[in-house]
Amino acid sequence: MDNATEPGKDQKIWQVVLAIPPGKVAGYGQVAEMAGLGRQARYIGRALGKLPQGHAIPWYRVIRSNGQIAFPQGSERYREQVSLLEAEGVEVVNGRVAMSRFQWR
DNA sequence: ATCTTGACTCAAT
DNA sequence: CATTGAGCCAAGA
Repeated sequence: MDNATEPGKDQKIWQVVLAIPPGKVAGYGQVAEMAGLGRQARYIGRALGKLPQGHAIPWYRVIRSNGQIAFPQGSERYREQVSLLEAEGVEVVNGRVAMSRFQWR
């Protein structure tokens, strides 16, 4: 068997992210653990950043573990994420999401 | 192979 | 609540 990096890691992440229901959000570290990556929370962001166009991955449902957006407030990415979140019924205040919305189970 | 950087997290101050 | 330092791991130069 190949011991090289498994060519399904990104896919696993996408699956986990896709498993997040609308109106809820999850943290990077959380997604990492659910995907079986352990502490590779940073890998999640990297994988999402590598996503090609036309993807169906709700990357905007993934935020920091403290409920804050991973982008600096006022940035284009930030506003895009907030717009998408609010479109799903998630309340974003001062770059933060209520802990009630955090995690879905 | 080494150094730097990053859509991270946590604890201490 | 802001800052700092350390831990963490993988990709790019």
